[in-house]
Amino acid sequence: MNDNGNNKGAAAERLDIHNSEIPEVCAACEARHGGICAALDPQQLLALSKSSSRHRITSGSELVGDAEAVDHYSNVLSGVVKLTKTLSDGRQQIVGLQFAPDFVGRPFKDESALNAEAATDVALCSFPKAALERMMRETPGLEHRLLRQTLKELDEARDWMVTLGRKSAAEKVASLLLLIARNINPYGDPESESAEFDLPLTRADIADYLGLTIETVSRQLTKLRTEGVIDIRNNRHITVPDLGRLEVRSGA
Amino acid sequence: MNDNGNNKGAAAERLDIHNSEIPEVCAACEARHGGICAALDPQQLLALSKSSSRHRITSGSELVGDAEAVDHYSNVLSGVVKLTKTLSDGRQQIVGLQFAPDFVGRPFKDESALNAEAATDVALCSFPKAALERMMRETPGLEHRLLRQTLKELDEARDWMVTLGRKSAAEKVASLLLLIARNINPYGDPESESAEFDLPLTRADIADYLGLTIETVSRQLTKLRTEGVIDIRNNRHITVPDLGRLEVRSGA
DNA sequence: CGGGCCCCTTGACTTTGATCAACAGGCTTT
DNA sequence: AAAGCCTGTTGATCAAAGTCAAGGGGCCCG
Repeated sequence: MNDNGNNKGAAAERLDIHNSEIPEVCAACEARHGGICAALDPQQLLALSKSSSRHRITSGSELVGDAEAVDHYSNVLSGVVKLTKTLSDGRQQIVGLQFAPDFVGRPFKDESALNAEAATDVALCSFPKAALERMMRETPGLEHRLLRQTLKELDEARDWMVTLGRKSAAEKVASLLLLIARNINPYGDPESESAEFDLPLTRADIADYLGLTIETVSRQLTKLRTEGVIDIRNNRHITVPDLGRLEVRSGA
Repeated sequence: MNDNGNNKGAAAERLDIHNSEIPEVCAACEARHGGICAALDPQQLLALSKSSSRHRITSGSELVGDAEAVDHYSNVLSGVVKLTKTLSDGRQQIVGLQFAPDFVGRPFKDESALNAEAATDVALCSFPKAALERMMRETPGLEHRLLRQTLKELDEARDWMVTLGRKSAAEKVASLLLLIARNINPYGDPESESAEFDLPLTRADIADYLGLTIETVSRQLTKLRTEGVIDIRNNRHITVPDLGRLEVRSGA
């Protein structure tokens, strides 16, 4: 996360926070300064906001189907989106989780190579593929933003490859809890010793993200609970009194 | 690989193949039209080539160390570079293979989060980080190229996550052979039914890429050989008479 | 209220791949 | 040529995770 070269730009971009030309929908937007929108000037933001639409999607519904034509991109405003791939015989793997204010969509490709599905209830800000791509041609800064987000996702994917390829089931489960603790509350204190959150994933989702079965996930969660590393309430609500202890379990 | 929006640009870029202003070293370069160089005009190519240097690196030597300051980027001209990550207790995972004319380096970060090592003897064209980043600010097309390459790598990483998380040892080995068959000979006929190549990886490397042990890799290769799906000579030279049959074994 | 779903947990048993160990072939070094 | 090393193969055994099966608790809906 030591992503340099960003600081100079960030200061300049943030100046326009008081600029009255900013579209009303964007002014209050959580993703305004985090997603790709931060690269746009007020005028462009206005243009994009005109063709954008906000909507809420309920848990389990599909944003983009595999091998489906993609005609729009979205920013995640709240909730969690899971990106999945499925083998022909039905085996499934989650290949990424998108938290606010991440971007969902694969530029320069007409059809998706994966499935994007709401893991929780999700709020989105969507805009047509064509509008964004036109703006990308006009605004190098936008492509720059997208490159940074893509590089970040690539770093995350590669980190996860280590988890999938080389960690034990116990370490995988601990790694996932740590990942969620660090991402689910975007404005939480990253230095905090403890964490508390609702799991955005079912046991089946967790299994699909970790390359395990639901039974193994369940057993490992139970083990972490009985050993006092985490507390679980109502199957979904997790308390981590000591993130350091969880990190040790994650095998990092 | 249905990567649209590229065709129009590619035709224009290729016009300058007869342009005499192209630096001599670039004119004969294999990566000239495949790597990021394709986005540069002759003048920029000349500027970059002045600070670039070509060298050969022997198998096993390190290009970039983990947590090491990165001061240059490279294009792979020939050979295979493996990108690895290592857990604190020594467990290792290969998170990517770079074939010619891929790019090695992580823009916008001062230090590498992974280790880049020559899997075979490798020829590189390297240039200072600063030179490329300056050029990126001046040339949006360069950032565009880099975005495409990064998106491609992200797609590949996610495909591999499915292999690591959900495939059996037998399917993993078949998947790797298929991957190499498709990448090692960049100008080979992608539609060909058969393939023949030297494995660029040792059994230990293969194990690290697949999240297996060398014994399991060896057993699965033996099984593929006894079943006639592949032929192996001198441990390294592989013949695949029917790629379709191998693909079936890969679980795709 | 009762029935039927989900979602999750737990237990008993099986399978896959890891571990431990021995050895063969090719190379270099002496 | 012998010794040593590296890479890879093969066999025997073991452990981790998968599979199969049963059941509990919450929730919706008739």
